[in-house]
Amino acid sequence: MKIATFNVNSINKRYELVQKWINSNSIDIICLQELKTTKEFSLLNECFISNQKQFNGVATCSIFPIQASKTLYPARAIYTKINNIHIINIYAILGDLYSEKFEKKLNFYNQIIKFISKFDLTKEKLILLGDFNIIHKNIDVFDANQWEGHVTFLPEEREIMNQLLSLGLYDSYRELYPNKKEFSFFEYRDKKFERGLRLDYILVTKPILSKIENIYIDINPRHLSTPSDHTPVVMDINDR
DNA sequence: ATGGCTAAGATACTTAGA
Repeated sequence: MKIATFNVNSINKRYELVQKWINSNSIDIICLQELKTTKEFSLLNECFISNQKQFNGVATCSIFPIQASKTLYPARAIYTKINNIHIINIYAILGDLYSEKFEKKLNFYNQIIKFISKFDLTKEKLILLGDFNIIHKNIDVFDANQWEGHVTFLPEEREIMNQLLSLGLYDSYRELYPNKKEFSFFEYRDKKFERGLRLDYILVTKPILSKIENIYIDINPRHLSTPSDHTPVVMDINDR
């Protein structure tokens, strides 16, 4: 079973690209961020969506029935239960440097942590994925020295990621590939793909981690015409 | 070192992204 996270930066602009990418990669569950519209759309068999006009917006779409669903934070965080797996899809607030928005970002994560803490993370199958707008470690940024002091890479943000992992979540990509320096985001202005960031993560509990067959960041969509500035992360798990 | 781009919404410029 393949589950993916993809910040599409407008589903209006990217609908065909996303649809084709889902088909060519045989994706079963896709978690989208930055829909940027309230316009209706459908992908796979069914979607659970929380959106708003112009900004933000998240959707989880699946070929399997969505057994339960809940909005945790409007247009930014949704919970779905699919194949008895708890899936939390987030588009974290970016925040400005130590501003009111930064406080909101910390508060956003506190709400997420509070929600996932209700689950027994040693036993439950749970996936927390999406655009975290956090760079965890030096290897997750093109140049740690150059990016120091920038929002996404502040000590408080890196500590949030530490906190999530201390709860019993694992960074699936990093668990499988401790030394790979690949990124899920490049600014549009960075035409040479020299200044990448890893902002999109798939965190999983141990019962999921042990079933991972493959995980990859697919850079290919980033090279298509009118791409998103993010590129998808895909996890293949053995669900037999 | 700077500026470089893209998208949405309301109108040709602003806000936001990170």
